[in-house]
Amino acid sequence: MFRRGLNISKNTNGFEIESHYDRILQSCTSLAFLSQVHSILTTTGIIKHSVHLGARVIIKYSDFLHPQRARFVFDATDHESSSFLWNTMLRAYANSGFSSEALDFYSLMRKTGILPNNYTFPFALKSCAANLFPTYGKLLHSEIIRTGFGSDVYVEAALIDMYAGCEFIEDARKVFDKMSKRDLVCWTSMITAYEQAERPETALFLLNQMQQEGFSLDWVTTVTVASAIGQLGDGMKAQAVHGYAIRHAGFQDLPVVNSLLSMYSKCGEVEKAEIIFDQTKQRNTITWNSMLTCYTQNGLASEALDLFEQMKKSDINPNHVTSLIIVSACSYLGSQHLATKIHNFIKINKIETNLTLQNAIMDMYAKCGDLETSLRMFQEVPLSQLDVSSWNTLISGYGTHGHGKKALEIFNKMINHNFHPNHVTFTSILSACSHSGLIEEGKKCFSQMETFNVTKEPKHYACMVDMLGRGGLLNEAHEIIKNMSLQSQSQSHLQPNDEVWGALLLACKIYGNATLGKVCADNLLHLKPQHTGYYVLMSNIHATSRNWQEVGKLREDMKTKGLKKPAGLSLIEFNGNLHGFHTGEELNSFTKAVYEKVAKMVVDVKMAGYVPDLSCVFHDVEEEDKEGMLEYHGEKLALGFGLMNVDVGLVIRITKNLRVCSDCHSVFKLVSCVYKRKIIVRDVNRFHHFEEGCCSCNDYW
DNA sequence: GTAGGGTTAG
Repeated sequence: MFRRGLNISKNTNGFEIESHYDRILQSCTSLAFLSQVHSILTTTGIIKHSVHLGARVIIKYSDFLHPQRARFVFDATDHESSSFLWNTMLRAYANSGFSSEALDFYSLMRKTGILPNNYTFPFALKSCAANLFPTYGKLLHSEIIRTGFGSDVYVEAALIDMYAGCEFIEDARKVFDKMSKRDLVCWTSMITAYEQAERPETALFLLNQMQQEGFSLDWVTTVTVASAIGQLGDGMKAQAVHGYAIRHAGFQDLPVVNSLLSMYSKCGEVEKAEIIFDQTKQRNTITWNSMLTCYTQNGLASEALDLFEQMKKSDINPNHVTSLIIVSACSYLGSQHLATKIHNFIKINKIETNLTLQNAIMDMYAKCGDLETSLRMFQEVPLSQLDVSSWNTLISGYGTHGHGKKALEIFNKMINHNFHPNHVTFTSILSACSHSGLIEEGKKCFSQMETFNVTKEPKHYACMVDMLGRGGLLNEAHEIIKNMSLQSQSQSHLQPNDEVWGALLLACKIYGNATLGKVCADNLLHLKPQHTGYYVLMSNIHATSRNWQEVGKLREDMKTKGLKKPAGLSLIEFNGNLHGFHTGEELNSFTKAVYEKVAKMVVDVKMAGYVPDLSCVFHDVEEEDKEGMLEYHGEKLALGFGLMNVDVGLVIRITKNLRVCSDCHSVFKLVSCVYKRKIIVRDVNRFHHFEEGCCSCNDYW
């Protein structure tokens, strides 16, 4: 039983024995070895009388996240005399995430009559925050004042963290302001509190004050500050922090590097994030995940998937967070082949699939056009294990595929099963109603929001405006916005935003209402002067009524502001690969055949009654030229490619990054009839299933 | 002999 090295000679004294085992315990790196040492200490009876070794074993077990075993040690050790062992046990619970056990243990400690001290409170407070237990935290706070530990800097820092963790940021600030002496950790705690509360400006303001008082940032402060700057999305400040980190030693470690990478990612500085990533040779999971997130969040989903392939070849294993990122990248691309591949990867590698990931996978299948698999996954989860997000995913899946009635059915089922709908549920169900033209049902859902105590947000109003607008009820839609304005006098968050006006503008485009369109555009250009989509929509309205002068003015305006129409990109899957087609794709040996196919396709659909819809063309050019330009839309090229390559009998699937234009929409309908092909297009808002000359959206999109 | 602040995903 005794291993070499654990053996000690018979004539060593008690102190030597203790320090001998202490050294062994300190260097212990595996749970198995720890258990062995523990059992020796127990059988020899050494641990029972050595408070010091008992504490050491307790801490070690909690390092391995086994506070239950630590508790056995505590119970078997002589702990009546002092609070030391109690504090150690409390620490074990608090630091290994067993916060409710920690609080129970604290109560036991008080009942036993052990007096808490300056070491006790930080651990107890930490567990309150982890438990979101502000009542208990406040109780502790008064106990701290009563016992006279209210001005211990460690206790005060823990109070700040506790209040901040319970989202009582003003109480945290009160503690901070009352402190007579503040160290760097307290400053950092308070700055972190604001950062976590998504108040980056206040966080940076406090940082400035901290520096004025003579403190400089250490690596922990830097990580927090990087995160705050990421929230702000301020590229200039980002560079300043990066420079600071480069100038200071000890800032090259992964936590700082990862936080800088993520900061640049949130500022949209993909290239700078790439430089950091490439320079970092020793990457951990967070490094990889941050870079993957950077690509995904900045609209570079293909790059994210390429990087994921590299990650699989590296020595770092993808985890459930990686999976979540990749699943979202795939959802963005809309590739069914990839969806299956990624899901298989998750299954084969036995990646821990919590409900969040499960829901994301369901959502991915729905967004890749495979509603059946999404539904099957939903049905496989026992009812008791579903959450609101699971239901939301399903409702939104049916909604985007144009099955509004089915979405309503699921919505009602969810309520009958006593799930409480949230703001996402209502966004999903309202937009489902909108996509299917279910105006009355939509209005009913909108009024139900109060019943379920869900606050109406601008996005919900936007859904209503969209629904009414698409249904041709432009005035009623406009009334909704006016109503919002009235309400916003008392509820400032209800100020009509760009989403609301944008929805009405779109309706004006569909119904050719230039007068109301102008009202929308004026508001939009004021609210979002950099958003090109609104310029394009408004100029389309003017183009429809052949008001080329206004079209010209808008184009001039965009030019002065340096704005460009976003590039349309259509993706089509073939042989497991994605092919991208931009609008106005360059002519080369590969695209030549595609162009020819599209030209032939246009001739064929003209025979079936196609008349080009010239309002979709931005410029004032000769009618014939305009017709020529329409052929170059990315989705038409992708369709041409699909007709050439995808086997007859198989569905042609295309994903587009913008809304599909009305001209392409009519071409797709006719192609589905003339060529007898099923085509599924996912645009930025919804799915279009084209078959036998009709689209599942009933031209309602 | 015991303590405190941090990064990724949604």
